[in-house]
Amino acid sequence: MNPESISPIFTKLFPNDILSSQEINKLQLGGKIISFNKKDVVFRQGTLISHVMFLESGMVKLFKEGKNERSIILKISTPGDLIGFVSIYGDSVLHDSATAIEDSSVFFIDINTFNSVIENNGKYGIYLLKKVCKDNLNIFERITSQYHKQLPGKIADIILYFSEQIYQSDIFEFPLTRTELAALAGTTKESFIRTLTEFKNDKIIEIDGKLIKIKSIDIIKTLSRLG
Amino acid sequence: MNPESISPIFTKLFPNDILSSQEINKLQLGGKIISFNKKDVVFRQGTLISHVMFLESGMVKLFKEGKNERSIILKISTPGDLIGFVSIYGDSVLHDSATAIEDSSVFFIDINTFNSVIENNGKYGIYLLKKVCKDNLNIFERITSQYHKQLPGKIADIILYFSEQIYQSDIFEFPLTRTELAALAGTTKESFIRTLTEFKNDKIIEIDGKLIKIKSIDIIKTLSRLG
DNA sequence: GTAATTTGGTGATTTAAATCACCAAAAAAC
DNA sequence: GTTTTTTGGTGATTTAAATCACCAAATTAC
Repeated sequence: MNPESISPIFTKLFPNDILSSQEINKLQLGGKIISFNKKDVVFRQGTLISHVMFLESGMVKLFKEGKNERSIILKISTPGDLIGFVSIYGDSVLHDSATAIEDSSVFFIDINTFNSVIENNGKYGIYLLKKVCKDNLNIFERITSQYHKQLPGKIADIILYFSEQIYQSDIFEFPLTRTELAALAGTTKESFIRTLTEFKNDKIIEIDGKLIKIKSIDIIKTLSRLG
Repeated sequence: MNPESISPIFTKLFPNDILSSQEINKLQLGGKIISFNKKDVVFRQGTLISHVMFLESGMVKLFKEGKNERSIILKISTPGDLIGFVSIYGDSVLHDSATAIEDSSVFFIDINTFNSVIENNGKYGIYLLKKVCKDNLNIFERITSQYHKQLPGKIADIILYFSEQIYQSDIFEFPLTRTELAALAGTTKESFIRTLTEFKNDKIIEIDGKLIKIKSIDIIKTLSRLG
């Protein structure tokens, strides 16, 4: 990895208050950045994995695919996220798939190189433990809170997810198709579209293709809360 | 903690090929075992937490509770499990509740004591990272594979869960009430009971109260697979 | 530039499962 | 030992959302 190419996002993977510059160097030189175009597969569920992966730029969707069943989108990863991490440390087999929903670059680093740094720097182990736990809490929270909600609650959750977690704005563009949004909400394309249209008719949001403008965040939050 | 009281299960928390006997001693003396009776609350969602908790004996149900909504049982923890761990390292606020479903004993140890050992022994950090990731994969796998299944698939999953994961036997007693089983399966008490009765009528299982005898594991596996 | 495919969208119909309304048996509380 | 509460269970009804069947518009491929 060329030192000039190091983006500031890497401090999320290599915090300089925890790792020495030698350790950071070892990790950076030990890994490499791979570019993915929009729609490219980053990795596939069921594959063996030996590298820690870190999203440097772009956006990636993480999803579980069943044979015939509908797939479930677990989260939309943004720069600074470790992806597939739980699988690598869990049992070296990927338990979800990832595809780029924007042109993206992923930093790959061999798990042995990674582990050798943790072995000599326990604080970094704690740092990663915290990072993984935080990420897992978020995914759990989203999926379990969605589980028993009915459509308006599920769709309100999705709008809040993009507005608050991904874009920090009340105007944004869905980076996914309606079918994918349905997979994120835990429903079908048709139901997702219908509910979104109801929201529009009720003047809660404005829709123009993938562009969403939130008109009443209060109602959306209420719908999300009441489920 | 009295050395005589150390049960072999503790090697799962303090692996003696990774930790020195001094480190094990420090951890064991730093913590203490608390006993819980059946039905006792071990911890409650929303509470601040400063201790790592390890289930030494008994059985505990971990569940997410919503105000009015139905609760979701995440997993049945058995001896050797860390409980609430993701919450402690995630943001120090418990994201689920735990109650003993059998008389249980839990080892509590201050997170600072715990962290000080990890800091000096990175291998232990890796060990914990792996343990947490494995546990998380299991919970994810269970919940996501259940998500879109219909009743027969969900109930088949629950039977397999107890038979394979918890008891390793085709005859076992549900340690939960029907309402709790429904919360584990992601359905309602009535639907759970009805489907279980259908399984009995179809001679797939025998039921006697909480006692379950699997008559055709093949059909159950097929139902689980087809969803 | 045209053909093929994917996407967004709507209406009608079906279906699975939640809800409601009970009751008997068992367990817990007094 | 009686009362109260919880649990297991069943039938009837309702309801939400999936499925089915389309079509137009937009993309993508050739």
